[in-house]
Amino acid sequence: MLSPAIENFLKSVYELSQGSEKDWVSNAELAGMLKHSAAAITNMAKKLSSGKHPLVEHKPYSGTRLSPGGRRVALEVVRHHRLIELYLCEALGVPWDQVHEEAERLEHHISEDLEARMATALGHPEFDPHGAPIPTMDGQVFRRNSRSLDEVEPGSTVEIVEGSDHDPELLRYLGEHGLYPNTILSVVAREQFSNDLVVKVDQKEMRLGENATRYIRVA
Amino acid sequence: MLSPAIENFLKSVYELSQGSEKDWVSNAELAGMLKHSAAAITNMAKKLSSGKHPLVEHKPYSGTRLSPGGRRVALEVVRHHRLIELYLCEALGVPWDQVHEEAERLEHHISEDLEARMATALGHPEFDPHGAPIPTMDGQVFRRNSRSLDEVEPGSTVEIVEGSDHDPELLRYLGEHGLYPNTILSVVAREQFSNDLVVKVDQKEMRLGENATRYIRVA
DNA sequence: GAATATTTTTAATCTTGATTAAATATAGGT
DNA sequence: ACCTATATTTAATCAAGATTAAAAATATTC
Repeated sequence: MLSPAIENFLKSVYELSQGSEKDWVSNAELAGMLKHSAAAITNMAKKLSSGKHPLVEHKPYSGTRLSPGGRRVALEVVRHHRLIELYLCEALGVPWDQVHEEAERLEHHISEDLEARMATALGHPEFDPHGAPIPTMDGQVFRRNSRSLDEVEPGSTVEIVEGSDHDPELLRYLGEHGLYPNTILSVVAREQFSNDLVVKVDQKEMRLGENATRYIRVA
Repeated sequence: MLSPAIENFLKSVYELSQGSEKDWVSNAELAGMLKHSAAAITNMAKKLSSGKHPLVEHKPYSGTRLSPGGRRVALEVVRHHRLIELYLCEALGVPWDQVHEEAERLEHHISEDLEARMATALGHPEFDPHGAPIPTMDGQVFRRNSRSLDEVEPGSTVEIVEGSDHDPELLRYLGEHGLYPNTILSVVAREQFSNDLVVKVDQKEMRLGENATRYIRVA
């Protein structure tokens, strides 16, 4: 069994490489995401890139990327995380701004059997409560193409695909305004100097700051 | 937050002191239950008995017992464990011989909020799938008085109160024979030399070895 | 392209929670 | 009461996963 420290490392490499469409991830990015020192990242990268079945490749001073085996592990952890998030929402009514933190711990401790039972109970869902795709057991990820809401030109009508799950504050705000995945939204105008967006959801107009629009992905 | 190592230590002190009706627990008993060396037990006992709010008392060469604070923590962990066991059985259909192992890991990682939601979903249950009482949030434990099935005299009719959850093998065996908590059972005879018991459950007679009867508690 | 700034790695160290082996205390039997 | 067996503690050590500070490599800027 791999330790939580290792699973988190691999998950971070995966998530950061997703964000930027490049598979090499810098030391600094990993240190930032994992909230560890840069030295800790180097240590872990060296450790995981050596041995019989390396989980990552590590080019010194250049970066880290997942090996096929490391990707498998990362997707398993992400699958756990997102299934747990959805399960907590659906089955136990945990507010969607709290499920991330809970899943962050539990993802390392559920068995494959329990994972399978949750997936069955939920009807083998494809997306978590924030709209992120749940990887399948054989490692497929159905990613919908989307762009950030802050780059949408006024006049367009779009559908919310996904909201970042890392900031509970933001999630509470989105929830209060009905900004869930699959919600239809039209961009009315962009404010002159602030980058704020005026949007219309379900007949109601509201103004969203850049801190919100940057973390909402739409299609 | 207390580490899993500490939580497990306190839980073991609690469980061993329950078993023997004495609150002092020996080093060897703890080493056996936690599957650690005796030295590891001494270290942990010393660590937890020092500091501002000690969780245990430790009398060198004599034993360890819980402080009121340590008892609170132990009961919290036991509550988590038993609620999780029941939740997995009831809500997700995990076989009762597998829930212990799963709960053993998850008990250290659920929030108080999630604990409360599980308790609500289950209707604030009093007993886990093996018949063990689930401590209340304020630390009360409803213990039913019971004795081991292997000390019951032939001719008696008794009710199963609890089965040990530590051996999946035994639990599977009990499940196959319908020997669940609350089941009524009559002891027909005791075999001459083996200590095996002939019992009748739901019209069917069966013979139970000492390895089973010793771990079944009845009233 | 040299000087400086930034990033990464190395080296030494820390903490937690374990181990084994040796020393010491307690308990039992005659 | 003494000798022995058993249990416990001490001491030294280990491994994992972190840290800080210094050294080294890479990037940036003029």
